[in-house]
Amino acid sequence: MNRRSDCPISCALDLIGDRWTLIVLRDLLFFNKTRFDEFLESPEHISTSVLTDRLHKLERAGLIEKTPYSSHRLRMTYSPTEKGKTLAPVLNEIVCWARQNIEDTVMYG
Amino acid sequence: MNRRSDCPISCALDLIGDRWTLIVLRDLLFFNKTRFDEFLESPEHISTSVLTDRLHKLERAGLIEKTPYSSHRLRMTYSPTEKGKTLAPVLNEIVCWARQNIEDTVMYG
DNA sequence: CGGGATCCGTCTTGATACTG
DNA sequence: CAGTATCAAGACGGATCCCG
Repeated sequence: MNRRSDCPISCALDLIGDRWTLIVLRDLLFFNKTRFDEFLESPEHISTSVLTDRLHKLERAGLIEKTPYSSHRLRMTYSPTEKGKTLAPVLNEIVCWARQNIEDTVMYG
Repeated sequence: MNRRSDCPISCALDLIGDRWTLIVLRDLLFFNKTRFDEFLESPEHISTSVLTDRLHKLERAGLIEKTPYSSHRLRMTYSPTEKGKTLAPVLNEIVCWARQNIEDTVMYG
């Protein structure tokens, strides 16, 4: 995805400006989810193809890293990098805003 | 667009989670742009159809309002409502994050 | 003529079925 | 369980059209 301009908002949106990326980061940062199927269980029902794509994108951007676990079968766990954790304040600000400006929102679960 | 869950992040993303909505709000809140053609001039080059769509969406959400100006011809100016202005902290947080985590970003212009 | 809506081809995103 | 392949649906960009 090519950068549209040098504006920080524009650059950030090139990376996180879609309907799913911040949902995945929410699950990583706030709910400590780590495995593929855990992300699939969230109430927004992300599809497998989108989840695969967003995990790759976040990995390439250096916001998350994946490490294999389990001895024989290939299983991955995903976790936020230090850089990924710096997005928490952005998420928090969005939560604050939504709570005050969108009716009937709760943190799910 | 139907709400995917009651999570505030998800709800917010249903409204502002795309590549253009926050660009328009940036122009409204930080650069005080008000007219259709002013938004078109931004370096990200939004197309007229997308701009029309986003302005309608933001108006329906109560984040901006349009008022006619000019005596005879029908011209509109767009301005953020009080509710729209409450998104400024979210934008600021994104700017902070991008400045520290994405290389070579400046506020354009 | 200038503001903005509509149409259409293309590219991107998403849902589902399926595989290692 | 963790993805990939396939195909459908939607978003985008640009041109054009329409109205005041």
